[in-house]
Amino acid sequence: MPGELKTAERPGAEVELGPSAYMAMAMVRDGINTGYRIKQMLERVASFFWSASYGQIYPELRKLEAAGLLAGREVTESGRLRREYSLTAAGEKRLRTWLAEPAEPSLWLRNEGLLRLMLVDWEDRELARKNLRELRRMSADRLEAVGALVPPRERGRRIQALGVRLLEETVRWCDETDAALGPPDEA
Amino acid sequence: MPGELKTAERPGAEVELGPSAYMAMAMVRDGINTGYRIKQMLERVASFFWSASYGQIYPELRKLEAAGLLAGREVTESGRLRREYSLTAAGEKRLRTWLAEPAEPSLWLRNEGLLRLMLVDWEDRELARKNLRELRRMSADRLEAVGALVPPRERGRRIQALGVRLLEETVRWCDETDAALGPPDEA
DNA sequence: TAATTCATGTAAAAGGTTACATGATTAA
DNA sequence: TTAATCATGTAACCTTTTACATGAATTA
Repeated sequence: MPGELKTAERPGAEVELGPSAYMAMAMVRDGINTGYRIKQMLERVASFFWSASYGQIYPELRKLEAAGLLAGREVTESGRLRREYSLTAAGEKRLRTWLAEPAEPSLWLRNEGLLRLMLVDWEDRELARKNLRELRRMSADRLEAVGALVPPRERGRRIQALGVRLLEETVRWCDETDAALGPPDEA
Repeated sequence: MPGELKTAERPGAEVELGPSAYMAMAMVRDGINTGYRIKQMLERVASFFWSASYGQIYPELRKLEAAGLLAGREVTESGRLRREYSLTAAGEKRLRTWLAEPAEPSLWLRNEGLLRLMLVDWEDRELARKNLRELRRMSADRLEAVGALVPPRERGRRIQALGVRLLEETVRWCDETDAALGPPDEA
């Protein structure tokens, strides 16, 4: 149809939201109410299963505000300007619905370290080992970061525990695989 | 500079390649030499750490061919037309370099199931449980698929083992968390 | 005084998916 | 005959990143 309007253009109609939008709303609901703080929080507690850049977060918050799901206001504290958001009733409703609907959650993984490891010729032991150690290093770094957290609530501690386990398992696998690769070419 | 040419426009110059391009080249090197087969292979063996759609793979192969890194030819077998690729000397060189360079490998994770779980209010036990079970179901499905593989080479078996372990760990965590959530609200 | 942190944002580009279109072959 | 598998591709769209720009406050 030529005169058809997209959802976003139909005034008053619901805007379509992706997981990142709901993430932002839930963060705001929990008191993490600025773009900057949302980013910090993600980096700290969610790095092993979620991420977002400022370039995504800030426009997302603005969009949510324009849609009436978040309310933003400017706050100046000790000379510092920031934009604080709160969840509107409409936003809360929207968020609750999404959290309750049993839609198939997307799973989207890209681990370049593992990809490399799959692609290298393992006959070339030293090359395989090099890529393996890089993967180990990255996993160990992440493990350290995730393990250092002290989440205030049970929920956070549980999720942290999963991250720790998955990362530990990866590090262990790297070590075992390294050992299985045999001694260095010239020992 | 106004008259400056981008890398891709400078004739004979190297095209910039992302991990997906190297993935394709390595697959072709290993005899997985059509777009269709690359996709199948990824789905089967790499689903827990890598994925790509046809909409990405086919143009990527064409691009690589145009850059002289892959050579493609049309093959008709029992009436079926397909495009088979082989790795050129230039492609092999490029791939080897990438595999050997110690660039920080990217890590890109988005597990919506876990995100939901982080965002739901755990006070609402039933809602938390619902999301938890959905995550468990997805992980168990994937575990089954990955576990069913019988990779021909040691390399593949090793990587499979990692997938199995990570997925098993996730399923176990789901069960433990479910139990920790306590008995159903009305038992 | 210099570097880091707090804080927000934009524009352009990259990277990727979805939906669609096509058509032959093979298995049920 | 119908459904599934094999097989390739495009166009529109969307999400997300990167790089940049700005500036005040705080810490070293």
